[in-house]
Amino acid sequence: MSECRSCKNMNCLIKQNSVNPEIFELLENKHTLKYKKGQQFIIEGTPAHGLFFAYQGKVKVVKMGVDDKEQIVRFAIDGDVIGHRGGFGSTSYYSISAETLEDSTLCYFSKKDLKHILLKNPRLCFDFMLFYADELSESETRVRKLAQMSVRERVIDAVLLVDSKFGSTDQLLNVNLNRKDYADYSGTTEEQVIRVFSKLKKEGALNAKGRKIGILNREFLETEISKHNFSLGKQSELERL
Amino acid sequence: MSECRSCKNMNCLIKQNSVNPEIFELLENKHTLKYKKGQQFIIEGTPAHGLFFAYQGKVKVVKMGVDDKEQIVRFAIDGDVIGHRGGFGSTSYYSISAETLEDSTLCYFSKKDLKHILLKNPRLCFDFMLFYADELSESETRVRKLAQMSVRERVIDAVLLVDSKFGSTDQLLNVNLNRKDYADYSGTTEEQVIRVFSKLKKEGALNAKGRKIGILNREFLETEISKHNFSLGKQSELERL
DNA sequence: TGTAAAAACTGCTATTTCGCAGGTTTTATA
DNA sequence: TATAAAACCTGCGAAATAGCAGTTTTTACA
Repeated sequence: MSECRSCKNMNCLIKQNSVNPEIFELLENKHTLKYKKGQQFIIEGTPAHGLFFAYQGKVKVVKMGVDDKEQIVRFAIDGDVIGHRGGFGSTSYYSISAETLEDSTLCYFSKKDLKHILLKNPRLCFDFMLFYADELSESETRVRKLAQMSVRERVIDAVLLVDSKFGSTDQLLNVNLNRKDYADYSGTTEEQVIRVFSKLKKEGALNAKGRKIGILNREFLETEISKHNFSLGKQSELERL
Repeated sequence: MSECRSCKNMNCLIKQNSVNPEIFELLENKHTLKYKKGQQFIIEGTPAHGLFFAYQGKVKVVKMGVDDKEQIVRFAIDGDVIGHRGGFGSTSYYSISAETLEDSTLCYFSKKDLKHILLKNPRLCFDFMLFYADELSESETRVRKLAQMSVRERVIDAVLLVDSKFGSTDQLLNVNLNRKDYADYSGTTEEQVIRVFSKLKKEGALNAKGRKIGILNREFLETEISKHNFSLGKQSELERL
């Protein structure tokens, strides 16, 4: 409850609004949970009673597919919301599964409590709305990219996303993902990811020894997919008018 | 302004809340606009000052792609919101373009007015949040489908979606879409759509003479893609426990 | 309703993506 | 650190998808 005050996750929607006395009631009913690496803490299709915020850790959010394929929908780090689709909306079942990528600590709020507070607190509710709107935007961009990019482009896009989400230290990505994870994010197979990685190694753009993966030439990778990222360029062009 | 009271679009977020006196102020500043078939009324990348509600008509919402490819993100009919991503969120540019599929009448609200009302009206704000949450869910399902379905499956999925969105009369879909539109929705090419349609005609599942497209055997089409729609089945299974 | 333009169609070939099989390397853990 | 399991890698053939070119049909609208 009180630890929200000392929390450093400034991107957390609750933290941002935690100075507001109206939500103290919500914070009282918060649960803090610790999970080991590789633990599945949300299972798709099960009844949803609440949602999670990552306090500290790394998480992958997936949707089940046919056979053993699964689709990684997003990654979550400190401050991110997880299971928000089950929190509200028309269904009361989780539409995704979530699994820790390393030992993680999560905050849990029941959707009953949360709904109660949101209806009393327009500012918090508005922030939640903006959050969903931004998530929607990202998801729609992914729809376009999956539909229009080649396998090579999608894999490169995935590597750059992982870098921007988790960051790199000493030219090594700060997260432990295997080739299947990259495939499940990119919408392709493990073998294809391996082939793209191999080629990128030969091209001097990537460093990949087992799970130790590092970006050697970011500019090259960005150029490879630049034709699909025109919207930013277009906007700044218009901005100048 | 007052016409909201006589409007029949019960799925419209504004209509649903229009009995609330607090939002009368918003309704006063509403603009009603008429567009001819094929008119582009939102252009991706331009500054966003507000959002639209379809009062009466049919609309396609697209994201620009490479070359002349574009991605149809969704369709909109009476009561649906359009341009909601530009309405709020972190960017103030429209992230999509929107074009009428037939003569249409739209309601327009400035985001300034809307934000003002939302921050005063938690119930309306909460409804907007739920709307975005549901849109996000659909978008994430599309991410999975684009990543995991074959071309044939995606085209069938598109036909079934168009049917559920626009409906059919006398076994003909109530909307005028060409093969390229189906391709832009399914993430494939015009030729592939034509080939899938040809095959489905031979299989007796589809009727397609030019733009007159009709579903002859819905069950067959649904079975063809059923393995990707397990979540509903899974859920009702769990519900029984 | 006639006519030009757009859309739909088909066969063929090229390209991309996939899946399997079998060997090698890395990783987890006792 | 030894060892088994998991993950990674590569080549090859198969399958799926895409692109082109030429023809036919449909549609828009003067």
